[in-house]
Amino acid sequence: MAQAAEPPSGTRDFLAAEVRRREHAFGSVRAAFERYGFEPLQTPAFERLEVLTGKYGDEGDKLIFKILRRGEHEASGEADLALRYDLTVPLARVVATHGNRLPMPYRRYALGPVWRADRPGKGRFREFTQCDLDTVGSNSPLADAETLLAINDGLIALGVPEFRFELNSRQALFGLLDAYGIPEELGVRVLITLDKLDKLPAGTVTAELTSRGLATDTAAALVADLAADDPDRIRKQLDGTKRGRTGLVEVDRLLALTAGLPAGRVVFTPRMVRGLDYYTGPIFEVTAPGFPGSIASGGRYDGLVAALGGPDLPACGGSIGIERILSSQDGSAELEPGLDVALTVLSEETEPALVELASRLRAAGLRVGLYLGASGKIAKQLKWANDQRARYVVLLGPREHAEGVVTVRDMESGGQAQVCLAEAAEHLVERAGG
RNA sequence: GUGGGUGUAGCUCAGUCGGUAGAGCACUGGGUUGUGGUCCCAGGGGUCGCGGGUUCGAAUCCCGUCACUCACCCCA
Repeated sequence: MAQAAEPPSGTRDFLAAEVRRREHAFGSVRAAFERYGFEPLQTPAFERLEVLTGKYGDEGDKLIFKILRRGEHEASGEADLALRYDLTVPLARVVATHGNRLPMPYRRYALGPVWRADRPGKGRFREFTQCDLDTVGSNSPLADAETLLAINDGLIALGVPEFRFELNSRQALFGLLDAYGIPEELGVRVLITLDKLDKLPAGTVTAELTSRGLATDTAAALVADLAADDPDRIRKQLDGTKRGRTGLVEVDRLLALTAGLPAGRVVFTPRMVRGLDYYTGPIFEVTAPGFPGSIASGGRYDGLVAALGGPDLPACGGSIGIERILSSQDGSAELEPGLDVALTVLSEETEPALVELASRLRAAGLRVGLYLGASGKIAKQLKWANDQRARYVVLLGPREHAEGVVTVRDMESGGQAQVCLAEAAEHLVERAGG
């Protein structure tokens, strides 16, 4: 097969059945978010490059899809624009530009595609849709709690049977570094390594930590405390530092505010780290058995709006990685809606009457298809109607035409009835409508 | 970006020791007059990813290249 005919790697074409499934899923999430009073926002697919760079960490910056300068500067190979990497930074930019015209706190959701210059893999695409919601202008832990709750509702609406919020705080992570006397400059790499504890054996993680410059006994103690799966051990350590205590307060407030969720839905996970640089407070990631990586994530990012030149507003939010959910659920059971009525075209002289009938049926809300093929054979046209999963077929050939009637065939039972052409629409609406 | 695997019909894949390609599904036509699904019969469709090399001869062996894919990395 010709490779040139494939869509670019990491992107996909969606045919009818899949579009319907996706739209339905998007609608479920949108409805859940609307119930919390979030308002919709749409922003451009691309932003100025400088708006995006420096917000996602070193690794993240490499994954930004850049757009080369055009016109006389094109040959320079420089980029000045870039496709949006997520929906959060564009939101922060919107607040920076329209800040005083927005209601405060500003709570908005956005569903739309984002792009990453990533190497595609299972559950990883270069173009994918995110379902994002954020609150700008509120310091209240209630804002963080509502983010979690709305995402919780969204995931339920999507039919994810079992999932868990891993909750942590950036402040707690800093406190962890303080508690073990880990130098600030090693901090980020150490934290990223610690995040691997859920995948790699403790010994491997310890080795990686020492290779990053950590003293062997410090690394071993740190890993031992985290791998113990005993939050109290970590809590004691955090309690000994200022930032650690701040983090614990944040985590505990959120745990208390989400206590209405099923037990175990939200758990303090001290080793959980988020790669994005802009987070400052509570952070979370949602995992679910059977789904690759995380299926939702978010946190508080109080400095981001100011970093984009806007007012110094606190903010928090999260997003659902709906693609991972969609691609893990089998869509095979989905039934494509078929036609309510298929109209055969057996001779040219009946075409005006058929067009007229079709428009009356459509006006009544029915899905109506007109045979557009070249064959005048009935068998061929019935096969077409069958492929369209039509419920009823209207046959209007020379015989019917001469008598001013149409034959209505029920494709399930195979039964047929003749009705007067003038009453055909009413007859069909009555039988197929509803 | 690092390492492994795989590229044959629209789809899923066979193809032995090198001898110019097969199946199932799908598609098209037929099984008399104006009746679909099931069944039977027939048919169309392939630069064997691409380029080079070895050979009398390459889908098959070698080199390169591209694409896809798995595991890292990172992430939703």
